[in-house]
Amino acid sequence: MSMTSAKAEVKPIDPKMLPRRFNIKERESHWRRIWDDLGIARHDHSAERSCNFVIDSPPPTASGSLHPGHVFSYTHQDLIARYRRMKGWNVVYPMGWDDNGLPTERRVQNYFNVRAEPNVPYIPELNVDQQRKAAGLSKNQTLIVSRENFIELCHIVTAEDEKAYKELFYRLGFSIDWDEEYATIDDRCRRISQRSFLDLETKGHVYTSELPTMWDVDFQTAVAQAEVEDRLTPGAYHDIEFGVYEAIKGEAGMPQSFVISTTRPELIPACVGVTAHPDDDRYKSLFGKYAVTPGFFAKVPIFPSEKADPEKGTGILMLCTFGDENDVEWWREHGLDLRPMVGRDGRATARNFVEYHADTEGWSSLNPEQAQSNYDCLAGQRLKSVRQSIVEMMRQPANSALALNDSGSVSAPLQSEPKPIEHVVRYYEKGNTPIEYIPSRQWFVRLMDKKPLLLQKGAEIEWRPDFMFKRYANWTDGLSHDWAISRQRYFGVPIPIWYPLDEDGAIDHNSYLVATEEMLPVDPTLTPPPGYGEEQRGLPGGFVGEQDVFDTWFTSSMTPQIVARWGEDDDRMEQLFPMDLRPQAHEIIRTWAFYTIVKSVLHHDAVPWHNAMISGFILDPDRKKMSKSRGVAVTPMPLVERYGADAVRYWAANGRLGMDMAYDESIFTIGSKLVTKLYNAGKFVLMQEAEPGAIINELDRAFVAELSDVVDRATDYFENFEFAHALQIIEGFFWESFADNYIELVKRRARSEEDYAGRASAVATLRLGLNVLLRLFAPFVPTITDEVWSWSFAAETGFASVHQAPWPLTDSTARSLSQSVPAKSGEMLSRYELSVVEPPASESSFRVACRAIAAVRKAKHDAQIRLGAPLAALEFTASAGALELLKPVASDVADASGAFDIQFNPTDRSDGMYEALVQAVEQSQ
RNA sequence: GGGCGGUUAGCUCAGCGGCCCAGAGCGCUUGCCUUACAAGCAAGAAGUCGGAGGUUCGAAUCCUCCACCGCCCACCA
Repeated sequence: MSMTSAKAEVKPIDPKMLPRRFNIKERESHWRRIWDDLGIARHDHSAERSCNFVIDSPPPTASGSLHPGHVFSYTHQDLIARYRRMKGWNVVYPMGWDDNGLPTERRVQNYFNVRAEPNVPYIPELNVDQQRKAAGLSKNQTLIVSRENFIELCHIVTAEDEKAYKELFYRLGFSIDWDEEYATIDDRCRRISQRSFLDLETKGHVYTSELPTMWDVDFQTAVAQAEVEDRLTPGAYHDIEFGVYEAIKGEAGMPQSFVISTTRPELIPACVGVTAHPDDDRYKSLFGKYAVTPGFFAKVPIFPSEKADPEKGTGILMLCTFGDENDVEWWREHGLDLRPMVGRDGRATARNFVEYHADTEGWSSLNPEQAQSNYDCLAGQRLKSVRQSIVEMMRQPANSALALNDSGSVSAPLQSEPKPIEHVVRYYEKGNTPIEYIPSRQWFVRLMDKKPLLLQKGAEIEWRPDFMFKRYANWTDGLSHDWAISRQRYFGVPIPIWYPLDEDGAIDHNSYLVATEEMLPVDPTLTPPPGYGEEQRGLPGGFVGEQDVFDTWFTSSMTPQIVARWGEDDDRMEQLFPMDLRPQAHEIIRTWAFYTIVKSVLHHDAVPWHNAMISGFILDPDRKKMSKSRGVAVTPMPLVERYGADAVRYWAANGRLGMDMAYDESIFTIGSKLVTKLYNAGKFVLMQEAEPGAIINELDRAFVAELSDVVDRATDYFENFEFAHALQIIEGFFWESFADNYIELVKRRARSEEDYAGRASAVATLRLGLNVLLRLFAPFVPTITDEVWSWSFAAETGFASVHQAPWPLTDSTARSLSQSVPAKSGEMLSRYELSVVEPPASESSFRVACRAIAAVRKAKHDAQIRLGAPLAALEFTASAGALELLKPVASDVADASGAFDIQFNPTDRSDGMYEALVQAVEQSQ
């Protein structure tokens, strides 16, 4: 029989060689080294696509701070990676760093006191301090450097952060293939990012246009819809009187004025129209007429609009260039004038007012002198002080629109004191000043026409949990803008575009020049376009390079293509793309997941991955999202120091997919206890001195049947990425069935001097149980499982690490799984195959034994007999059927009870329960 | 205002393709240092399963409505 064909000798471990208590922290570094040496995380680069399981792991922002949320979701990935590896998949688990973007830019600026600007020459091997001296700058003065140099400095700074992340990930035992490390600012990523643009341009998916764009005045850059968030902000309604032009001119039967209510009085100079609801009787007579603005005396049209809400404010409102998104639409629909007063820096720009004539556009006024003198006080001011100044102006009767008509005295335009309110205002997610809509030239990816396609492709992905698809669909459905991809920042991946200059030196934006594939990565501010020489830069008839960089999501949306070397290694692309799994958190479905899908659909007409696994958040104990800004975030490394990596992983593995989890430190303690228990149970099992033999006893076979069932269920859960459920049943079985019951039931038989066959069966079953449980636990608590595995199983099975051993398989899981991947060879494991064990005579034997022994414990407790005390007599009362079921395992129950034999007392009870009657051995004096 | 989750023992959470007296861990009570484990073992107390209706022989589980908590989106005069 195959049971005896193990190739390595089975020797009991010597308990004295093991410390009484397991110090996981000391052993962690040992096992991390072993894993490195064994290369457990490396993958076979030549494997067929069908054998690969490719994970599109999220590159963390290298300048962010570590957070329990990182540990949480990255552990989830590793659980799947380790499971799949044991299942025989060639797991490709790369890691990258996202160092594009504002956080890094700010860090580098502060750290070196430098700023990047375009058209600054690149200095090889730049030494910032020396260069500052050479430029005659003091320590406190900012050194201007080229973008290339800035990128180099960025590498220096992010290297530190990456080290901290890497240290933590390594410590936690994440089986990342570090050979696949990348950074979104490295040459390859910039190349692929720019290649993406080239491809989109060729396919006609990108365009450049000068449009009112959402703009952050502090960072002075365009921002995309996905980067904008709403915040409740204090503001105030200002009721301000506008004049009616026709009435002022003397037309009869016309109201002299009306009152608008605005939260943005600072934009009165930029007012280009007035509107009210078409059915609003209060204002019907004004439609088609003109209004006159107070203070600046602009003549602007009054028109009806369905979008005006009669209930809001006074029901009639002013439109400006541009107060909000509605203003943009009204401006477009009604062909209104453009009076942009807000500059890119958030200050009022200087303007010249001209006398109004029938066909003047822009900054015309019915009283240009007064308008100009009022406006001159505002130019150069930030909007906040512009508001104050204008409110003051509105207190002066002389600024009333009605003052144009000098018939009698007029009152101030401001009708009453401002009424404070809280209202919702748009902000750039990283900014502190509200978004402005500023006309500027930007690059866009056309998305508005692709909603149905994106929804259809999104539905092809298996979202886990499935309701997360709705978040994606919701966002896609609600898109209202094309994707603005250009950013007016210095640090990032440059847009590989140049613009020709005409004979007058004017930029021709429409005949832009695109980089060629061979040039990538390219910085158009340093390299001339094809067909031009660098000496033509900036000259009439020459060219200028695009100065903008891409939105960081433009690059990080390419992680699958970056890992698969799109456009650079077709074989690799074939092997790795589309990927199998995208693990991420739900907060970035609308950004990272969305944009990655966009890119994949536009470039390859394919989904980027087949599965999206969405982890939840870590919440504070008070159920708010834990964040550093709220001052309550815990740094992960001390947790690892304190509880050990396995315990921290255990904590993370408890979080079900998509479910937010309140931060609860007691879970770490439970993880530590599990580690200790595995250590002790392993020690006990492997200390048994008897030779293992054939598994023949009913109890043993019944236990193996139960174990097989657990393997089936855990496997099923893992196949559906539900690692938390898998852990739950594995842990429950280990603790209750294996440690507390099975071990107790066979403890004596395993050392029996009479029943040699039973002893061999018990020892074999104990070893089988431990072996299988170690493999089931391996993804969760990789350190302790490998430690225990190493004591005996490593040599015996030939698998040096449990992480290289195959996932335990039963007949039914082998049948039910549809994967094409062959199970790992189990030759060396024949002793530990579940399928070689004969099924028990009765499926319930193990549970019957457990129930019986529980009845004995209760009886002993009630009779105040010590649990370990021997019994003079033991009698079970139960139904005849239940007693029949008990008989095949009665000797083990008797052994565990400390009784020599068992009396059976049948009754007519029908609940299958056992009642034990115990009699203590007489105490000898 | 729209969408999506959640609401089960003091705490953290399972169970939710209907019937198994409603489960686990922590905490609590009681008893045990039983040669794997006191970071352990055993026994125990503890819940009107958010509320109200409905479907059904039967609902924590399915349907409707409501309440509260959280997230996403919209609202921005």
